[in-house]
Formats: sequence, structure tokens, C-alpha cells
Amino acid sequence: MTVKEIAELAGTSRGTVDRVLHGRGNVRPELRSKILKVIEETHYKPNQLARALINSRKKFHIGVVLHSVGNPFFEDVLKGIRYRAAKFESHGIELTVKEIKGFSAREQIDAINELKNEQIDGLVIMPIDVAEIRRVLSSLAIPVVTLNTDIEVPKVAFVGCDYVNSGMICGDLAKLILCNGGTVAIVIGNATIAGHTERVKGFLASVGEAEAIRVMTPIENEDDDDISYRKVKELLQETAPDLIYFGAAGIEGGIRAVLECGRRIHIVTVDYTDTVKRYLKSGVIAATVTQQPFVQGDEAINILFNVLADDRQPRDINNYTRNQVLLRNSKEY
Amino acid sequence: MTVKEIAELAGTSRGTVDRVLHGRGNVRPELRSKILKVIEETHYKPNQLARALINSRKKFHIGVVLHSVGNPFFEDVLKGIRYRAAKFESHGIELTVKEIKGFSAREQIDAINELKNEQIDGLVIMPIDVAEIRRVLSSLAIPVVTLNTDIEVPKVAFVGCDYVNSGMICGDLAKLILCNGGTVAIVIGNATIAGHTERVKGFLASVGEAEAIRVMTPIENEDDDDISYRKVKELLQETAPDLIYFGAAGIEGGIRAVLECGRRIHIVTVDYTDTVKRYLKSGVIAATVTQQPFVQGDEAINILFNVLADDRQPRDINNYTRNQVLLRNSKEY
DNA sequence: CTGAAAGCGCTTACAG
DNA sequence: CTGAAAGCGCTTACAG
Repeated sequence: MTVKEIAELAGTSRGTVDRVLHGRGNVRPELRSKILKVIEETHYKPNQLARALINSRKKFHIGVVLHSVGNPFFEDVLKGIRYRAAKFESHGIELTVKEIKGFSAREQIDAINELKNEQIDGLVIMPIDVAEIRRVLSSLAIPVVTLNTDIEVPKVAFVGCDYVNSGMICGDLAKLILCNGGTVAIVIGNATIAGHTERVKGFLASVGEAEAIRVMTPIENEDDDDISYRKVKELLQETAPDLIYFGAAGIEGGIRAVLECGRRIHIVTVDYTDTVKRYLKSGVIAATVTQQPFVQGDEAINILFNVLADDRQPRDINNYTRNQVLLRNSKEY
Repeated sequence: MTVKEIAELAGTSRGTVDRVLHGRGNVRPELRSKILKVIEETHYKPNQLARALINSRKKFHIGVVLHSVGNPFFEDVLKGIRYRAAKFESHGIELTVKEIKGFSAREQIDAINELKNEQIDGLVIMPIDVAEIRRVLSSLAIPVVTLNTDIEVPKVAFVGCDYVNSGMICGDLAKLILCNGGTVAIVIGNATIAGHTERVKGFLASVGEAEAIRVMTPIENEDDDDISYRKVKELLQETAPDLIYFGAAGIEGGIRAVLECGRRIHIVTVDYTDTVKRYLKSGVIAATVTQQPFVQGDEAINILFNVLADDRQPRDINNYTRNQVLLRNSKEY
């Protein structure tokens, strides 16, 4: 079935069929019904290829705002973004990426404004969760996709990690390892960061079932290796946890402290930085739970482009990537 | 850059540019060089959308031979196949699926011959590894993709599980759980099935590093729940393993025997059947390692269609899906 | 060996 | 409100 055939069957022209197909109005009601009936009866499905070929005449300009570039985690997100943009090359995508070093709300707002001046049609952003950013994003007249970290603003979709679930899976790992009970220490960046506390929440929910496991109050390392080293060092002088769960960054410093103490302590981490990779392969880290950063970037662009070019909304506003358990012999194909 | 522009710059016609682009010959050498030079200089990239639109005029008929349908694992493979076929609907794909119940080489050969009569352009098959099938497949003049189970025949690609690695990851799990040492029993279907022995091999390679872990000789249950029940029952009367690794089917029967014995034994399994799911969620199974059956079906069709429609060979002949560790709280988004 | 023309299925002005 | 025509970027006969 083609538009031409539909038009013939309905005794009209392709242009009119197209108007009905896209609800552009300006069609006599009876004619409209007739066309709809023919479409219905013939099970007409528009050819996506032809449609995309036409659509590719329009350019869709997508702006991306990322921070902390240089960090391998975010590099993977960026790779996913570029991968999907390359896939849409023929489809008329145009990408402008603003990379910000560190976490500056001021710089993030400047980047958004620059993109606005470049007339972007949609925005993908890893937002910093402060009131000012929320205000700026809410006043935007274009579709927004929040990436990796969510924030309360009107948006087309959030693509990122289900942190509570990530914490639960780490709790499952702790239960496996400490099947005869034991004490757990938790190290996170900062209790004001939603993702970090959600991980702790999930961890406790999962481990709560195991009576023989005792969990100590989380330690904060500000995602900094030096602080992490110092705090873990202190911790190990005072107590003797059987397992440490590193639910954020600062893993390198923390592990250094563990290794120096000489005792055998099980370690569970998150993500897959070079440090984690090295210690996982050497057996120092028992397991790590990753969140598919590449897929996050990939999917964010995919969703936004489909909204812009084809008005196809995502099924769900929340798009969580998989929390994957990697062990010593896990491969990254 | 378009073919038209290339033609103008090279002072020739679109038809001739097209001939050069596809190496169809019949172009004067000097003209050919000139066209290639222009293509090079302008960084011309053919528009995939337009190309696919044209290609969709041709129909590519793909035959699929699957066995053991009804088994949820294979159902997921089939879902992946249908998913990708639907994606290629506009691209001119035509699919004929032959489902065989059980493992009959005879029926598999009949299915292949029926597909041959239907003039398929390519074949996706989960081959039964016997000489006769190898002979039939080798004599086929069309591209073949082996799915889930590999077999020594000329082929475009194999898509399936890296069984050795799957076993290694299960070994990693055993090491986590038995961090203070212990005894492991292994249950597989049959030592003549490559995937099963490869899993054992991987498991031993991984566990071999841990001196405190003793691994017993694998038990064979013929992938049958009743045999599995009986054999595990016997095993538990004679010995007291701390962990049982079920590296194939017959999990339901085996676990029944474990539960009846009343002792606490850690269980690690493969795949994600309803039985596994239920026992994983209830904490009876500690962890399972899955092989992405949906992705296997999806990817097999994807690879074969790209070969047929666009002559795009896969990068690698072996396409392994991820061996994923699922724990109690793992989600299937 | 080469080019002019037609066509894939759709959408977009434009004239009425 | 409607239809005839042009065009997206590519490939395919076909005539020479």
C-alpha cells in the first residue's frame, strides 16, 4: 500500500491523503472519513524510509550540555551521543556539544544560553540540580531530555540510572559475599547528591533482610581520592568491616587505604573507571555495578531526535539503563 | 554531496558515478579515476536513506530454522528475530520461520529443503551438530548465519553465547560466595554437548585459582528434570557440597532435590526460565548468568539482512552476546 | 562505455 | 478545500 494507491481508492489526490495522515486539517469531513476508512481497510502503513528521506531535508539542531568531561564515565556517555548522532547523519541531525569542566551552574546556564542563540531545536542536558538551572530549563520552549541525573522540570524524557536499584544489587552482592554475616562500611561522595543517597537506600533495603549483616553509617569522601584515602584509613584504624561498598567516586584513594591496612576486606564498587577495571581484574574488587553510560548517551539522542523529526514520544518518561554486575571475568564485547 | 553533484564535478552522469560507486565496471579507466578523485576530495558519503529506499524494491527472503520452540529461552530468541524483521519491514524483508519441536536432524533437513524450494536468499539456523546437517549447510549457495549454537560450516556469522566465558563468570560467582572455601558440584545436560563442556571448562579455569575450593566431577542430567532430581538426590545423600552450579537445563528437578534435603546449599544457574526467575526472586538461587536470547535473534537477522541488502559483512564472524549476571533485585527493563 | 529518463514512496509548495 | 507537479538522493533499465 502506498499513498498513491490510497488516493486512488478514495478517489482523491496524494496531497489530500497526506493532509489527513498528518492531521493538517483543510479536508472536507466526508472526504476525510472516506480516506480514513480506506487507510483502515487496507492496513496502510507509511513507508518509514521514504518518510525519513523527506524529513532529512529539514535540519534538526540538537544541543548537548555535559559537565566533568575528561572523566572516563562521561567520556562513554559522550561516545554514545556521537554514535547515535552518526547513525542519524543522513536523517538531518546537527549536534552542538558544550563540555564543561567541573560542576558550575553558572557555566551551565551560559552554555544553555549560547545554544539558545544558535537556535537549537532540542536540548540534552546533564543538569546540575539547583533552583537556577530548574528555572532556566523550565522557561525553555524546546523539548528537553535530562541525561544521567534527573531534575524536576518539564521534559520529554529522563535517561539514566535507577540508583535505588543499583544500590539494591550491590546489597545483593554483599549478601552473597557475607553469607555468614559481617559488617559493612559504605563510602559515598556526599549525602546531598540524590544518586548517592538513593544507592544507600537501595543497599539498606536489600541488605535489611539479612539479620547477620550490620551496616555502618555511610562515610562521605566528597568524590575526592585524598579525602577518601584519609577517611577510609581512619575507619580501618577504629573498626574492622568485612566489606566496603563504594557507591560513588574516590575509589582509588579508598582502595589505597584498604590495601595498606593489609587485612582482607571485600570491596564492591560502582561504574567502570580504569581504576575499577584494574582492581577488578586483579581480584581486589569483588564486583562492580555499572550503569551503561554509552547507552545513556545513545538513547538520549535517539529519543530526542525521534521527537523532533517524527513526533514520536518515548513510551515512558523515565528511561533507565541496566544496572550490570561485572565480575573478574566479565567481558566488554 | 550528492551523486548528482559528484557527476557534475567529474563532468559525467549520475549513472556512471553509480557504476563506479558499486564497482560494476564498464567505465573508462581515466573517467573512473577522475570520479574516484572527486569522491575522495569531497568526502562524499552516500545517503543511506535514499539507498535503502531503492533497495526496498527488492525483496530479501530470509528463512529461519529453530528447534525446541515452546521453551521460553527459544521464545525469546524468536521474539528478537521478529522484532528485527519488523524493523526491516519497509526495507523489503520477508521472513519464513520453521519451528521444530525437539531435536530432530531429519526434520531440520526437511525444513532447510522446504526453505530452499521457497527460494530463500539467506538462512538463519540453530543447527544440530551432526555430520548430515553440516553436509547440507555446506552445500547451500546462500549466506548462512548460525544462531545460538555454532557448527563448522562456511558462514557469514555465528551469533550466540561465549560458553567458556559464561562458565568463568559462574566460577567468579562461586569464588565470591565460597570466599572461605568449600565444595562445588556441577550439573550439566550431557558431556557431548559443546556448550555444556565449555561452561565446565570456563568454570574450572576461574575457580582453579582458589585453592580452598574443591570441584566434584560433573553430573549429567540429560537436560531432564526427573533425571536431574534423581541424580541430585543421590548426590546429596552421599556428599555435602556447599554450592551447586547448574550449567544447563533440568534446574527445576535439581532444585527440588536440594530443597527436600533441607540443608542450605548455594545455587548458581544459567539462563532465565520461569523456574529460575521464581527461585532467584525468592532467594533460593543466588545468581544466574544469562546470554541475551532476544539479542541473539535480533542480531542474527540484522547481520544477515545487511549482508543481503547492502553487502555489509559483519566485522567479526563470531558475535557473542553478553553473559549477564542477574541477582535477586536485577530488573529486566 | 555512457547518459537521459524514469522511478522508489513520500511531502511540499503552489495555483486555483 | 483540493489536485497536479516538483523534488528528496539514489538506482535501474534502456538506447545508443
